[in-house]
Amino acid sequence: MNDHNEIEALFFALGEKQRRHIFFTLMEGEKTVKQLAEPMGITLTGLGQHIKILEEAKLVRTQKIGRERICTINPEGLSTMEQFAKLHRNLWSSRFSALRKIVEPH
Amino acid sequence: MNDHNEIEALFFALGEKQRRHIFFTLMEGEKTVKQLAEPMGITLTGLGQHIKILEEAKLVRTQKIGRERICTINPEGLSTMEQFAKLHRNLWSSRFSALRKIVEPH
DNA sequence: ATAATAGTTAAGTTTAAACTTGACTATTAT
DNA sequence: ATAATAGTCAAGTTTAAACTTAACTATTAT
Repeated sequence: MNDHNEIEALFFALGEKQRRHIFFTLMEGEKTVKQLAEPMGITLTGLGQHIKILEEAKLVRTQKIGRERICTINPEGLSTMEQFAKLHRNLWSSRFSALRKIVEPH
Repeated sequence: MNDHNEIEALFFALGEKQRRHIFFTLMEGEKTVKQLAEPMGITLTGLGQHIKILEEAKLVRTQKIGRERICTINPEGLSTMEQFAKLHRNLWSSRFSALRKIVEPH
C-alpha cells in the first residue's frame, strides 16, 4: 500500500514538537530556512533536516530561489490527514453499530 | 489553550510506529494488554506505557475487567484530528486565495 | 491454600532520532 | 576580486523516549 506509507510519513513528521512548530509557523506565511531556524535557536542544518521530513510527508513545499530556500505549507498533507481521520472514524462507527445490533438485538 | 494540548498529545501518540500499530490493531476489535503485547514481541510493561499515551490522546479507551485491561478505540481522537485537518486546510486555502488576489489583481 | 496469570510501578538500560560540527558549494553584496 | 550570507553534506554527539528488569498487587484457576 502506497497510501499507508504516506500516512506513516505524515504522523512521523507531525509527531515531533519542533516540526509541529515549524508547520504552525508556516501556516502564518512563507519563510526561509534561516527565518525559521533563528527564532528556534537551532542550526540551519538541523532545520534543513526537519524540512526534508515535512516535505516527504507533503506537509511543506520548498523552492530554492537564489541562495535561499523558501518554505510554504503544502495542503496535500492536511487533506490526506482529513481523509484518513474521516475514513477510520466511519469504519469504526459502522463496526460499533454492528456490535450494538448483536448486544442489543431489539 | 486546552485544544492545543489535545492536538499535541494526539500527534505525539501517533508519531510512533508501535503505537500506530496498536491503534490499527484495535480498529479490528477490542483486545487485552496481553493480546496486544504478545504478537508484537514486547513486554506487558512496554505495552502498558504505549496504551497510557494513546489514552491521553483520546485515541483509545480502556476498562479493567477482573485482572485484565480491555482496550478499545476511542473515536474522539479521530474526530479531533478530522476537525484539526479541516480547520487548518481551510485557514490555509483562504489565506492562499487572499494572496492570489494581490498577485493576480484581475 | 497455592499456583498461575494479568497487569502495575519505579528505576535503569538501550536505541532511534534530534542536533551539532566542520568542511564544502552557490549566490549575493561590497 | 573578496567577503559575507544561505544552505548542504557526511560524520559524530547528545538526548528523549522506547524498552526492560525486578519486585510488587490483584484476580482467577487448581
